[in-house]
Amino acid sequence: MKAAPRPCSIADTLALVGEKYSLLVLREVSLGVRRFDRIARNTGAPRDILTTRLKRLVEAGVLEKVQYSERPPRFEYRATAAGEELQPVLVTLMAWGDRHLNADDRPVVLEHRCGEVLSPRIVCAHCGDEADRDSLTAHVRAPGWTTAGPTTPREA
Amino acid sequence: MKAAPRPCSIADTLALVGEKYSLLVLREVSLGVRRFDRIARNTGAPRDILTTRLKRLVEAGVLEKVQYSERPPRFEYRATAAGEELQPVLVTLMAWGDRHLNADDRPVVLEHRCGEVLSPRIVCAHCGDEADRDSLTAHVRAPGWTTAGPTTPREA
DNA sequence: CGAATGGGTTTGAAAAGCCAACCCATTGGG
DNA sequence: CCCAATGGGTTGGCTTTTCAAACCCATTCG
Repeated sequence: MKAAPRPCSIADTLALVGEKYSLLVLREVSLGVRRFDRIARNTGAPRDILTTRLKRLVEAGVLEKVQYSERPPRFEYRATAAGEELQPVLVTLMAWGDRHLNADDRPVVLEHRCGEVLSPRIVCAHCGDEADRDSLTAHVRAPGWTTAGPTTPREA
Repeated sequence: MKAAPRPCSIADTLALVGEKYSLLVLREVSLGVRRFDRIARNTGAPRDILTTRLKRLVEAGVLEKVQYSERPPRFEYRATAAGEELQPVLVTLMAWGDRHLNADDRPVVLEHRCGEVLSPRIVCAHCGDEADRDSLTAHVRAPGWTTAGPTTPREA
């Protein structure tokens, strides 16, 4: 046995979209930038890397490649429903950076329908109350994996 | 000029915590797993890589290294306030994976104080209404950068 | 005494990243 | 007609990272 790491949806998600540039590609697509050339420049990704990232994101089902011209054949990339559902990840990443890295000069601002600049807050969809550290308890379902404690988690 | 990529808090945040394993380290720390050995096994990170990641996360101010024993000197890693504020990122990543990758068997479940399993929802802190794609408008403050459109964004 | 724990560092090979150059088809301008 | 630009890539060759496994050191446990 090679001592598998903790089974976890965070790890699984990052295995799909956690490589360098992948989330920046998603950002561009969700800003309406859908073409190879422009995505390459806006993200800073080398073109060959971008090719492999796009391929992976399409395979993963978060983007789809759509032909918008025959003769010459040209394609653009669009977020699927699953891809759009990654927006909360982008929003929370941006909020953290705005607060801790660019507090005095936010490069991009999200305006909410209510007219205010968005301060995202995470709430429980059931009760509507805030879901922060203190209001959450993690339950690890996988056998042999606890949250902490001195017990040996897997191997012999 | 080498055509700088779009200035963006998402990119800036990922530059700090976007490398492989970094967010998994944060996950472990926020689950209460604070020691080198156990973090290494639970994340699957090679030990040398873990060393460099931890160093970077400490420099970035999201973790702090705390000595819990002299003779022999032993250390543990704790989340700073800034580090704890990354939890929304972990929560949204996990929610996406739970929904799209592990729908029938979530490895970890977060229970909210209200007693229900957490379905995180992002709302506007001002008005309290949901903040999804359709209720948000991006305003790019940096000059020369639009959200889309055919205009050339930076270079000559 | 010998093994285990804890926190790393070292080594050498494999993989990934990166840049610049190239390719092909079509459109647009002089 | 010819030349450059646009769009969407691929290729070559070098540099950087990653990785697994081994090693190191101090202390404690049996």
